[in-house]
Amino acid sequence: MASPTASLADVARHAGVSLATASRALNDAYGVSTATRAKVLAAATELDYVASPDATRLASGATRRVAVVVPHIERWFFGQMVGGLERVLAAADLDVLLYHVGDEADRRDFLTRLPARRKVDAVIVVAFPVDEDERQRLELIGAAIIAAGGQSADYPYVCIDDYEAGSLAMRHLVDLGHRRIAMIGGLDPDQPGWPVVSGRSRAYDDTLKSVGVEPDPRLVHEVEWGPTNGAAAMHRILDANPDGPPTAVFVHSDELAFGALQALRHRGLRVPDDVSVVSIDDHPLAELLDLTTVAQDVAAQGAVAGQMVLSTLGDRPGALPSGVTAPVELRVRASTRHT
Amino acid sequence: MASPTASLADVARHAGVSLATASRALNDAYGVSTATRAKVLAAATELDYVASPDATRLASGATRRVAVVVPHIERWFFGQMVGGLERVLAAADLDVLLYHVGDEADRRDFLTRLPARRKVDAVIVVAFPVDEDERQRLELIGAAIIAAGGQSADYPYVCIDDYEAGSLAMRHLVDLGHRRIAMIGGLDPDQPGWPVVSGRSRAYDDTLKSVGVEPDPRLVHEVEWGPTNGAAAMHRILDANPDGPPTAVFVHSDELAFGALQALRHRGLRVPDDVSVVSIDDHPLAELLDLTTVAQDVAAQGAVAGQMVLSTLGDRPGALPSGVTAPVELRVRASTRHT
DNA sequence: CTGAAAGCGCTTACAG
DNA sequence: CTGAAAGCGCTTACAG
Repeated sequence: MASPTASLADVARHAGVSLATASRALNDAYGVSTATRAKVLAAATELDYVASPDATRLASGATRRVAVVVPHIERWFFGQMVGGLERVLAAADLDVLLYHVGDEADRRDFLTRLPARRKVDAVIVVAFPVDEDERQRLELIGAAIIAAGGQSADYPYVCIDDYEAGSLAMRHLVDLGHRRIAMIGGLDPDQPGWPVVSGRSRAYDDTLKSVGVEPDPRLVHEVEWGPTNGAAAMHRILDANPDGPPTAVFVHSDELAFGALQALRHRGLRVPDDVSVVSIDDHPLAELLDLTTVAQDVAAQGAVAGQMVLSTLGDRPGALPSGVTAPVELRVRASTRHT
Repeated sequence: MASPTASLADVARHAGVSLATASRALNDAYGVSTATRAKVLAAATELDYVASPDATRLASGATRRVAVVVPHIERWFFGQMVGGLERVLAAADLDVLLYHVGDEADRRDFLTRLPARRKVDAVIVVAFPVDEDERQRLELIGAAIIAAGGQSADYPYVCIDDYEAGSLAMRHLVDLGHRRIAMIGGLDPDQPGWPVVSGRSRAYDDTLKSVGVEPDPRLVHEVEWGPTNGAAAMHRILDANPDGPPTAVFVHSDELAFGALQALRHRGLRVPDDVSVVSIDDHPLAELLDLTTVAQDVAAQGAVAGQMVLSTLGDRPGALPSGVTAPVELRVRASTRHT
């Protein structure tokens, strides 16, 4: 207990071997006799030896570090993703550096500055775009980049097909006979043009058109993601349609839908009797609120992204796929019914 | 763009100065002429230089790394905490290593093994206990330990007073005239005896006794934390009391309460007309569900824990408090009413 | 203000 | 199987 940090040299001395041998024994490399290895291990244990990761990395060149960059760790989607990611990365003995970046300027700054460069072997960006220029810089610098929960430029990704998810939701409503359908879209002011949104919105438009309905702008409202904003959007839509509410509403995410449900309740409208509600995610509370939704397994996507990192680092046999589309599935509950 | 990783030596050569001077200029230490500094900076920029963090740490001895250890990153409470933490740590230019540890064995393993030792300056444990023995080991090894969201052995902490939170909730019910009050308690099988639970439970007992009511075991049920388990607990309690439901229920957390609300609804009981519900947290959805709750600001607690880390690292003037008790506040909404 | 040199704690060819 | 030595890329007294 004397020395808080015994060094390899201490261990070697204690075991009566050279530095080189001690190092080999500890890393169980080939070419160390069983007896010697045992001696070294015993010395290490007794001295409470722990290798200095910095020295190891400096000497070996390996980094074994990956950056996980998220814009909103406090939101359900991101927590799930990070959880899934961390599990496989930690299992492979990689350190996970968590970076929380806010707005676009923050991200640019982050991607341009030091941290992402020589510090990590890979950076996983969770649900935000990296432009081609930045991607190239990172690549030049030796860091692989992987996108989880949304793709943008040309690098490996894992995410759901938003158009598919939106179509499942919309198709469900249309099949139930709905034609006057509103939409509450999610929107991130910090990432204009993020494809998640447009995929879901296109599905809305296309599905309506497929049944001969022209989308009505008064039935559509977009608000910032986050659990509390759906209510305001719902109110806005209701206010914009004094001639009567839509018979159904397609919401871009469950968290937004929770707010919409509240708004409807407060306006005296019953779900699903007066208006049906369907959204995307299958947040744990969706079940509690009997919300029909298109489910995605975000933690699983995180795990896949983690595997991709292992592939790029060569830790894992198997080619790196250029992209993985995660499955989605309609979960019908009590918030939707036929007209 | 040629060399993906220019070294300090490259920069020095390019600028026509020595290694030492280049280093000083880059770290804007004293004793470098403006002209020299400019030359070095220009060279660094041109070469796209980024210091090797490993080498810097090895040479300087500083680690600037802190481990954040959480048992359930995917839960609301933990996401909030990590978000708050990350923000202040990142601002101080500390790297945040995220470790997700599951059950007790996992944690023991983690705390005993390498990662926590020479790799980090501090470890922040989020809402789980570290025993005195482990704490001493970490201290010996030079890593400070700080508890966020619950204290246990003798190290700095930040958390709410669970007894106070529980008392606010219970007092509210009692003041509304309730006497037949049920309780749904949270429980983590991986951390038996966690004080959060007992503080809230003691408040339940004491408040009841203070109005002359003897706690009735048939009105109490404990379930694992997590959004979906509250419903089962509520059903259990209802089943155990065929003579009629309690007039109110105190739930240990909002997520649990969401389930309880669903169960009550499914049993045809109206909230608050038939039974009042109060819980703890002020989860964003609590507002949407009109749930009366005792609010705590978890992200703020995370920020405080981050400051504590800065204090221990000497980055911040001001003594390290031995503990901070975060405020709680009763938020009355529509899920409670007088009997 | 600037430089030469030692050292941080490991790993890894290169010899034996 | 084992050791001596160079090197990873920085920082920091110590001289000048």
